[in-house]
Amino acid sequence: MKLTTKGRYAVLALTEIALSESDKLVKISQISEAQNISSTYLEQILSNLKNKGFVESVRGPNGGYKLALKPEEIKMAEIIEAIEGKMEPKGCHNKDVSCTGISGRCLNHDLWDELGKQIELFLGHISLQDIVEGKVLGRSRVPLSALD
Amino acid sequence: MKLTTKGRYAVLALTEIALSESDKLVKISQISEAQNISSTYLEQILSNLKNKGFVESVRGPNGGYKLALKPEEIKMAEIIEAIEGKMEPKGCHNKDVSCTGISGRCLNHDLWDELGKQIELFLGHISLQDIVEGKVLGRSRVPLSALD
DNA sequence: TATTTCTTGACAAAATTGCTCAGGAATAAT
DNA sequence: ATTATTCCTGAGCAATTTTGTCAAGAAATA
Repeated sequence: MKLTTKGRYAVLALTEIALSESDKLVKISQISEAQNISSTYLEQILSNLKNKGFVESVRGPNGGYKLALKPEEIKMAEIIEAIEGKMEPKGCHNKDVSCTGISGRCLNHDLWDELGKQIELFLGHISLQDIVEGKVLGRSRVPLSALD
Repeated sequence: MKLTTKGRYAVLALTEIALSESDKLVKISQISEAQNISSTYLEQILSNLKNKGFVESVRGPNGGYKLALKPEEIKMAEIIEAIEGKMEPKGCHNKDVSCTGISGRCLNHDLWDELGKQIELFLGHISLQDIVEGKVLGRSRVPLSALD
């Protein structure tokens, strides 16, 4: 599993862009100053976000970035995955070899699979619009009970 | 946020111990061979698990480890937290300084807080007993909808 | 033409991970 | 007592990942 500054900066940058008036271009320097993040580092991240289709860019004076999609169409899971890669906690050690201890089969594999799924479900339901409107707190949920 | 091999090995080791007959001691070498994990690395992890009160140990020939608690009393969140520390995705960059971009206040903070809460809720409801019985798959859940 | 802004790729310091290794201490079997 | 077995502890280290910096360039505008 992975969640580094790069992923968080990506969300932060997109939030800044989403908050500006629509179709108004936001410069890297603005985001950099507003959030106190290295502008050269942001360049990499935004370039990546552009290639993945989240933003569009305009060069030259008064250039900058704007969203390529509507804020409600951009889900957190997509951003993180684009920047950090699939967010799946890795399973057991020797999944191909044997995965058999005393246990017979690897019971832990299920745990990390299901955790990965839970994370993706969560982030997949939070949109950039939700972030902008502050509708995030209190949305996490207790898992289903074990079936008997 | 952090979830490394150390945490996964800890769950793996506890699972092996839980699967052995109760009160029968499980040696590091057994776990090491069963799961193909470095035994010296496991020593560190089990020593840590012992200090945190999950297992008891007996030295000398025929020594080994056994659970100090009932499998249903050991939750995944506790194991991971004991080994890796609090599993909270870090918030925004300058939470103490300003945290204010165009946004006025840091809207992203809520996201990582809530994700951390979701992960803890999930892992806090899965017990070692659930793992042993294979009752993990299908328990993840879609988050609550945004309130209007 | 000069300035601004994005674009790209290489590089590097620092931190983290995932171990190994060396030695020691307790226990039990002989 | 001696020896073998097992847990215990801390130091250290190589590889990888993270978190950037830097340099050079391309496009757009004034």
